[in-house]
Amino acid sequence: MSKEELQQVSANKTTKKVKKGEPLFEEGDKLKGVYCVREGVSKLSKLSANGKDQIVKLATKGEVMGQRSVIAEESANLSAVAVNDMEVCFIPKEVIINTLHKNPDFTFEVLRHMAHDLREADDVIVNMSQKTVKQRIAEAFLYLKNNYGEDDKGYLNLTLSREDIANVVGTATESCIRIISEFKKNGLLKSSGKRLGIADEKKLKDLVDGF
Amino acid sequence: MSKEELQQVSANKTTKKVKKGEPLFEEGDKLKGVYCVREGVSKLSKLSANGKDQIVKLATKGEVMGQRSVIAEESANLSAVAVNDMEVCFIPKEVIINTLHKNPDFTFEVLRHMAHDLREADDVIVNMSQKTVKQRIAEAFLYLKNNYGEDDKGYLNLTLSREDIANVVGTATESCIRIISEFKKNGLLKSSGKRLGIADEKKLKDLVDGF
DNA sequence: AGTAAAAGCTGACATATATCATAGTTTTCA
DNA sequence: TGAAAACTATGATATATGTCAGCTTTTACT
Repeated sequence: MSKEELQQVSANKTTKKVKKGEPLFEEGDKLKGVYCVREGVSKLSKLSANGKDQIVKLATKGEVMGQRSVIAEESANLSAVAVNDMEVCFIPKEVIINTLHKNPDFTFEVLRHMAHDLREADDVIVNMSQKTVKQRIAEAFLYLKNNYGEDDKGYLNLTLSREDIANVVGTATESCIRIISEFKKNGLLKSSGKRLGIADEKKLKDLVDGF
Repeated sequence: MSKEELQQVSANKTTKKVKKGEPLFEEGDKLKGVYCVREGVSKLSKLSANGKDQIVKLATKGEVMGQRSVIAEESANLSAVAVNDMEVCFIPKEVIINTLHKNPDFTFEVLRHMAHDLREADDVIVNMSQKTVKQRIAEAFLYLKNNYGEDDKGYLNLTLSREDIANVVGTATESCIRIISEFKKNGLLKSSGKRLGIADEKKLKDLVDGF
């Protein structure tokens, strides 16, 4: 983006704090702009007919939420809820649309980014339909480690409730709890208080790959 | 697109015939351009670790394949195989990239289109993880009717093999066959020779919605 | 036309996963 | 601080779906 554009965006953005558990927006809302995560993590989920939430994506620092709806001029397809205390900045849609029309390079970059998201979505579809729950849970933990890291003792920086993990992999909470217990028993995961960590990354990876 | 751009694209496109069952490109290929469907239908699928193909999308007349890979400069994430005899035209990637950089309106349109695809992909993720195989098969038939239509007797214009349907909904071929038989027995579907048709749309819809 | 290959079908059985019930544990907050 | 609420855990049981095996019908090919 050019200097002026950056200035225009900066001038129009407002910062907002969102507490753990609070929604940023809900499925069906007509969004007036996009949200950029400055601090914390948000879950993007959709309620299914059977009453369960399916978490489609986790958004962290630097990631943008709501751009899909703003660009396609559709109402929000997903709900965004804070997983922990967050700080987000809001950018009105007019500013986004305006910039998109004025700056082809910016548009192209957004396009590339979305092309990449689409690839990831396709991969998720394949995982959901072809992998077992056990494999998907193992994969979720590897994802958490790769994207949010672990502390010096090897415990994950981002702690999700069992229910959230279940909603990420699309299974019942009880099944999720059982499998995590089994992983701990078999030395794939370790725990300290409520924190979880990966104890044997290789075994987890092998499990994901079907061994 | 401007007149000159359209002319440039036309001048560079080549037409190709692809027979039923033949591939247009394979997962992992580095695509030299995009394919636009002029006639016939193609399935876009990905091979999973357990050796099964997951069909992620069906592309028909007017739809473009491979643009995601070309735009993100990644190798193809999916394989494209002709479901019936096809005619496609090929447009070299330089032409696409060139046009994207020169024509912001075109880029914006592509972006909107991709935003829409992404929404659909999110919906598929939710369906895959929250609906039963029976519901997904019912949904697949409604999809086929809505997108490809039916003849004057009420039989679907697009006939997919049981295996292909199984690969769309992510289930075993045998399970798919059993459920289709059951649907016929219960008057939800009807058949004539190898053609299938929807006999009771309302019941199918109710089933999808969980009744 | 005749044969091989692919597609469709069905039964028996194994197993992964959901559901329901109950209880212990931790967190929240008035 | 103490009670209520949320979260974690585990057993018993039901059910959906996958797997394997054999068989019939249809399609493709020379």
